[in-house]
Amino acid sequence: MIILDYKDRRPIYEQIVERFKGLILLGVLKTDEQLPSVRSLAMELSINPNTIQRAYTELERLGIIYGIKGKGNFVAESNNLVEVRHMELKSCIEESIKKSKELGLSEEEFIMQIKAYYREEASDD
Amino acid sequence: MIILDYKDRRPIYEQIVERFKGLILLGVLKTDEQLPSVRSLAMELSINPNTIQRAYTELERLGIIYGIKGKGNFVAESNNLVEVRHMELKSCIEESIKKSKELGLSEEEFIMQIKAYYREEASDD
Amino acid sequence: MIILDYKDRRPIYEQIVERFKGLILLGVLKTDEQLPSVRSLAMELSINPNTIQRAYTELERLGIIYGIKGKGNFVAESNNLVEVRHMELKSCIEESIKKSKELGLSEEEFIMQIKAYYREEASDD
Amino acid sequence: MIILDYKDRRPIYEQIVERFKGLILLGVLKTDEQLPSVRSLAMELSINPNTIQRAYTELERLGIIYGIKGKGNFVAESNNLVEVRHMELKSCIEESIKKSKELGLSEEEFIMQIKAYYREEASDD
DNA sequence: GTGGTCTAGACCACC
DNA sequence: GTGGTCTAGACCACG
Repeated sequence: MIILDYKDRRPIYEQIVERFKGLILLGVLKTDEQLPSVRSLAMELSINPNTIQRAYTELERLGIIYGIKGKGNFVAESNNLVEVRHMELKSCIEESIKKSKELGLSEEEFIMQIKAYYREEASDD
Repeated sequence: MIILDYKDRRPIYEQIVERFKGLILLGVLKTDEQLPSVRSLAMELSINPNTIQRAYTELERLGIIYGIKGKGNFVAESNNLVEVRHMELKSCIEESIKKSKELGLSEEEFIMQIKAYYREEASDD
Repeated sequence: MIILDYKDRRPIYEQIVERFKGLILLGVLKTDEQLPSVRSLAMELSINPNTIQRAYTELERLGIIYGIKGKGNFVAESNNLVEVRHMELKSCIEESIKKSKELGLSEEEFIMQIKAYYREEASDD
Repeated sequence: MIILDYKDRRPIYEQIVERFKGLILLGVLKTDEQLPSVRSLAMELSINPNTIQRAYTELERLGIIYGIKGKGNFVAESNNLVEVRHMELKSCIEESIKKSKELGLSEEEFIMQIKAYYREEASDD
């Protein structure tokens, strides 16, 4: 369910947060569904429970999951997540636009390029 | 010429590297033009000369500038900066596409959104 | 494991980089093996941790090792070190040839000399 | 007569020293022949006279040239230079041998490679 | 005055 | 405990 990349420059806990965000958005994990316990997931990934705890704390801070003492962690109503993701998408697009402008690309050329990458990904599937 | 954002998560030296990349790409700094000296820029930004030094070392490693001991640092000629930037743009766009897919956006919807952000930026100018 | 030569004109961090290159090439340090921590090696050599850090950063940039925050630095797998080393050897030989020509040595005389140095080193073992 | 490479990492004065060593060894400059004056060479190369002076001082220290106050600098008996060059050649070869050993090359393979580079240079002429 | 290197010591993020 | 970044201040090589 979760795959870690130790050579990735991002910290482990962030990779986990990111992975859960994806799973919830894609509907693999649904509202009020229980997440793996901190200890079991730590065992499964052979990492320190503190790292899992930190990821869950972060997800809770974002309002994406909620924890009940003595029971576990559960997926929250997904409204927050969609909003968060939209903000991320926006800044991601804005950075792309900035870079394309530096390279002297017009809006049309930029969109052409995006369409090209779309087709490229489609052929990978 | 250089503006630092202390709230930014990225290290200062990386912000400086990024800023100079942009200035050179935009043609503000031209081939063989001299960059500010390590010390003077450090004074101007009120940061430690070592931090500037590190940024310059990184830019030299990338082949974007060259330094001459006792003289200063200068913009290198026809570097591979454009190519590097295109790769950066590609991965930036791919991340945007990935996020848009997670949000269930179709290609058309995604491109609509990009056009919207383009107009938004235009109105900021 | 590491020996520093303070009389050497090359900076300390470069000597360390060079030493690790050799150790990895010779198979003393194997893929995924952990390098000494920045602090411990700094203590052992009685130099500043920053100097070790710089050497490790350089090795990581070359793709020879990889670092994980909070865990340590490790030897990367099947890196391009051999190729890099071959290029270094080539330029080193070319410089030797150039110098031998300036001294008026023929190819045969040059090779004779190399064989002599080989025997000399053999007798040192 | 002298060509400077500002992008070369070696300091200017060292490039000049190296160039004169070569010219003398090749017989272009003969024993007791006068070198260009500090000021005229500095003018010709558009660099600081101090830099020329430093190069000449270094050459004098090596016993390769000698200076007479009020008259100029002259090429010394070339014995010293040949010896110096032989030492340089030796350390250059030794470094090559060290690197070839790290790469696991036998003496025969190493010499084969040198012959190959010799032929390569011959074809460049 | 220029860049290059190093030390000492600190703080942060991460595990 | 680990590595990553930054500051302050120093010394050297170069022009």
